[in-house]
Amino acid sequence: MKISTKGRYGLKAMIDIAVYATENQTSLKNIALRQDISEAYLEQLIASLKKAGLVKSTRGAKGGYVLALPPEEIKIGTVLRVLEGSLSPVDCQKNGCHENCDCCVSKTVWSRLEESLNDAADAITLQELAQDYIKVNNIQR
Amino acid sequence: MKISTKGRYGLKAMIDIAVYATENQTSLKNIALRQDISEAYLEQLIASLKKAGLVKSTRGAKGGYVLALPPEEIKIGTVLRVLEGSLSPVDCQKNGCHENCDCCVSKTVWSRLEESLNDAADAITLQELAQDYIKVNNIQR
DNA sequence: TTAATTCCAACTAAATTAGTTGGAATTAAA
DNA sequence: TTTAATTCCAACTAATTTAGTTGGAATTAA
Repeated sequence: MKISTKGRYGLKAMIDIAVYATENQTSLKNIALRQDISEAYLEQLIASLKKAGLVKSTRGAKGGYVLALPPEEIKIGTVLRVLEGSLSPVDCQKNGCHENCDCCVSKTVWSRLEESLNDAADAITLQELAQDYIKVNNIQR
Repeated sequence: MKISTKGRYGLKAMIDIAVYATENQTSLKNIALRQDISEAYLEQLIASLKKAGLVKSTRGAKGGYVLALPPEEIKIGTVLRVLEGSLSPVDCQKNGCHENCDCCVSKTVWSRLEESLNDAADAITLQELAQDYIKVNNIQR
């Protein structure tokens, strides 16, 4: 029941973009350096975030990434669902799913857990985390 | 962010024991058969449940398992924490943990997620799931 | 034209999860 | 007192997923 590096690194990257790409876009390279993440790996994660419409890119020299929305409109739940696939604690889309499959009697458990995770994550915005980051790391703007 | 087979199978086994080990204990073999789980694998999971004091065993012929507590006193959160290690979405016990590690600025996210998971899972008892199981599977007693 | 960048697909390595094997110890019942 | 059914234990292997790498094409500012 762990968030993988996709979720962890991807969220860090979103915070980084929120903090550093205010005037200008910021490059993958710089995000990776500041956040201490493998550049090539992070590239994959940012690709998902882009596909999901959370960040925008410009290509070529001086290119980079910016948030596609104001940070107060980006819920952490949205970010994590994009990166992790979903926050559902089980996959049960079998069409032959009957009453004794893993998910069925315990379905009430999994759906309540998922709902509570979604609610908790959707109650936090990127704005809040970016502000914490600025404070904690004493960033001048 | 998935519950593994440990959590899924282990919870099924707990429900099975709650349902079938009322008068007599029920054997690993029968639990595994009814729940369609590898017997040898389930053995490992039940060992954790036993170690955690959730089930009791008797050895030898006609031996088997029973719940160590009444099912209304067993929270699903307890069962899942035993089987999955914890419901925390991250491991961050590094002692050199500083402000830019994966967990720190996002710490508020992970701790809120963990809390909401624990609360949701602790609000459900084994009793409830066992009753659902009996109903859904039309079990005569 | 060059250097810096995003974008893309396929590959490899590492770690975790899932499951197996073999056998010792215990106990009820024939 | 033997046998069969069972729990208990430790180590091994297989499968899957996660994490990360590689190589290069396309784009663009300077």
